[in-house]
Amino acid sequence: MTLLTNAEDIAAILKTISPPTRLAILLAIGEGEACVCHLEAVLGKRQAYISQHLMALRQSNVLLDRRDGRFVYYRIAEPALLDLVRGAGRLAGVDTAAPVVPAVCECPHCSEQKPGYRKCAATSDNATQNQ
Amino acid sequence: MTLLTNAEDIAAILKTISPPTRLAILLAIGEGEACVCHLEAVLGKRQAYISQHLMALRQSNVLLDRRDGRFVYYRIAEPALLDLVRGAGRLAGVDTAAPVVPAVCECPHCSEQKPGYRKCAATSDNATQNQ
DNA sequence: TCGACATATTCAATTTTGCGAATATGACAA
DNA sequence: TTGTCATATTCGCAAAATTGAATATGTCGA
Repeated sequence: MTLLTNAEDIAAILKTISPPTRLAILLAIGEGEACVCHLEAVLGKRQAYISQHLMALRQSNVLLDRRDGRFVYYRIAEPALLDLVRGAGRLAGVDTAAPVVPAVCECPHCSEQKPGYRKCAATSDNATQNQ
Repeated sequence: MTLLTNAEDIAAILKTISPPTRLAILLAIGEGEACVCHLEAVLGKRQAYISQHLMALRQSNVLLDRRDGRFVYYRIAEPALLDLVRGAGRLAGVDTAAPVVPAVCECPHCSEQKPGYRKCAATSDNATQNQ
């Protein structure tokens, strides 16, 4: 209705996606989809921490999730949201191209060609657990 | 460089413009310019409070200011920033058209046709001072 | 059913931020 | 130079957000 009311609605969206970790998640997912272990590997953050942000983004209808066996895949609900983030990226002067990180994680989605199940690289012992 | 570093740069911009009052300021200014007393009248907030946000937006190079006598006029530095806000507005399902509030304030910029100086309506006694 | 693995949730704490009150600065008229 | 008006700045606190640690849930193979 009023200008400030509108501003509050807009603020709600921006606030939801603003935390760096969430922006990184959105950029990592891009127009595709990603499981939690994949994001874990790409971002170098702990699983529980990433999951928290995913939950917040899901509850705000920014992300949609799809379960496949043990894995849960997330994708961006509205393409315009990605445009928004990339637009902000241009303003910030950063490269917002989808990160080229093929098969960091060994979930079936990342390495479909491999037969059988192999545990996700992100949680294997040799993976560096920073933060 | 890294995905998270980029995300932090983007977050800096979004964080700066996210507070509702600042979004309202940006929408109120639009592609034009506005003095503080005008924003005061449109937003219905106290002068000191608005000035704080203006200062933050100026220090982040979101806004540019221009002094004309006692009045200081603000304008959006980068048109893409306004596009960003309006894009977010579309996502939020709100109308982000420039608010139609002609001459709320009686600064010379708002009422150029009027001869002589008249104090800004926003701080006159009959103006409702909420917040 | 048991164990391993992927993911979700809860809890607490540090840090940030929104926002008000009070006050300062700067310009112009008389 | 004194007063008025427009705007800027500083200070402080209550509220909220980010994030870590610990733990729970759910799925699947053996």
